[in-house]
Amino acid sequence: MKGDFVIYNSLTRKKEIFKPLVEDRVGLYVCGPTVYSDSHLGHSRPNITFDLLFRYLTFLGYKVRYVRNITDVGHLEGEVDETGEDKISKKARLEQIEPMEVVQKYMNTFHKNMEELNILPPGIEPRASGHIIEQQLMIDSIIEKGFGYEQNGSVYFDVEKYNGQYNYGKLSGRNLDDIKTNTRQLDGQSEKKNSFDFALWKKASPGHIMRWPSKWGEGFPGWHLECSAMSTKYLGEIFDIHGGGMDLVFPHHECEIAQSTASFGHETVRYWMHNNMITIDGQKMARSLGNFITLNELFTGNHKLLNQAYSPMTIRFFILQAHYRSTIDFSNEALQASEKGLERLMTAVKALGELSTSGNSTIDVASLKEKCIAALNDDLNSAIAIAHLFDGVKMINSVKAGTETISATDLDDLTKFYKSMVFDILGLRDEKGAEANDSEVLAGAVELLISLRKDAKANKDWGTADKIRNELNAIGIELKDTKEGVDWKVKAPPGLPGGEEWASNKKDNYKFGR
RNA sequence: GGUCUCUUGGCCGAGUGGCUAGGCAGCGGUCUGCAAAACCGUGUACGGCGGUUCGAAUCCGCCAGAGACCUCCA
Repeated sequence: MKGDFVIYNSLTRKKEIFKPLVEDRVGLYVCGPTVYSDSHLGHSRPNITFDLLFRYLTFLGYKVRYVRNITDVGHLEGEVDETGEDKISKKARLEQIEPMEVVQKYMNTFHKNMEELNILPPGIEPRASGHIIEQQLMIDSIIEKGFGYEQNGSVYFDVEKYNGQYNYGKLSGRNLDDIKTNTRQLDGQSEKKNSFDFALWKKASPGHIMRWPSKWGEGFPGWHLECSAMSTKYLGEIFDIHGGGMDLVFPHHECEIAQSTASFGHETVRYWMHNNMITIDGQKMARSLGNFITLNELFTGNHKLLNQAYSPMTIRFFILQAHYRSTIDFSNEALQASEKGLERLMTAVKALGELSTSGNSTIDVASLKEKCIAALNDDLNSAIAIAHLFDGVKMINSVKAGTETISATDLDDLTKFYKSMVFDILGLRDEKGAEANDSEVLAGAVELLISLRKDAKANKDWGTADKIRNELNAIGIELKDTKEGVDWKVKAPPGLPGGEEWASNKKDNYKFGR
């Protein structure tokens, strides 16, 4: 029995038992990236969090329609004073390329990074620029209901009027009066009725490249609108779960609720889920703070804050070791701890295949399984689930050492469960399994040297034995003497993240191959 | 300034009233020609002050510190 799956709903601020709208099916929408620069450490959090959710829902037997958008137009900088430039247009101007080249470039990087982190692609990945019509129709509907107004070729959402009938601020816990007193009124000649009104459609200035025709003139859609339009299109007017980073709660998600409610007369989202931030030295990562690290930099170690490269799975494991609603503080020390811990877990998973069984078990496999599932059922508490997996690691090692025993049935059960938990649900993969780089020729040469070293050792010629080991190590091949024989691995093969660095005498690059 | 959140052992991080979370580091040990790895064992922490309670890291109050959102941000 898998039990009830409980998730924390940001809207009600309570944990609730998850019950899908349609039995056995789940509609999931997650805010994707605005593709105007390289994906960074921060992007890994929501994507890993909701990847875990997607994987776990699938494990529970749901058929999940997972929609994650790509924002490729409409996301402005400094929107409040209306001088903001579209992020993508700005980048296009700076790099002297087409906006859609910017989009393609960074979307490719994003996809590559997501694949590296073993994040499953969503079922549908709609782009804002491909849904201009849908967004325009939604604006029509909002205007028709009386909550939108046109001004000089732009269309704005009338927050005050909306709040008279519905509740603007219910998700973020604000009320309009507070917003009024705390929002600086613009000195300039705003075309908005109130400073807290937001754009549904923006008129394109003469130099603006990304523009589409509309009944209000040439322009482009507002940022908040795309999610409302696309989630509705693919998941319907009411759907199960909407996810995103906590920093999107206000204004982005608040505005989504307003737009959808204004348009349909009811809310569209049943459960709102928000992941917390990754911090660096206790502060949110931001370009302006100089603590900004891209995923590529992380994977190669090429950043002043990094002591070494961290593999994608180390990042993934690091994030999964904290609950998604807690902030998690980044540091080299913490990452190194995750790297070691992950290695220990993976070693135990491998050991499962080599355990010998006996008639009865002295370890409680069923209880371990229950605890792991119970942890995930409790608002996706991967930190607890992983703690239990480590308890299991101890059990596995004890069986291996002969101080505990396991029956054949239990071993089969445990093996299946670990594979399911570690690979399918937590989405970890064995990076050391990437042995493609160990070409047969290389392997043959190394094996030959190992056998020469074995002869030297047999003759107690430690000088020669150590020389072989040291010289191999110097070119990036590490030998380890174990009970079963000599183990060797390429520390970081060329062509993979980190591969270029190891040769330049960085000692702690992560270890690939074996 | 407004709204909200957080403060756990050397580091990261679970935990909402009583039962050693877990990982990493450290220390001790096993193994080993040495080394590395691996494995085993080991730590009774909860910002300060007061209160409620038989009992508080966990509830309440005050104080101190940190952070988030309010502006783009995952």
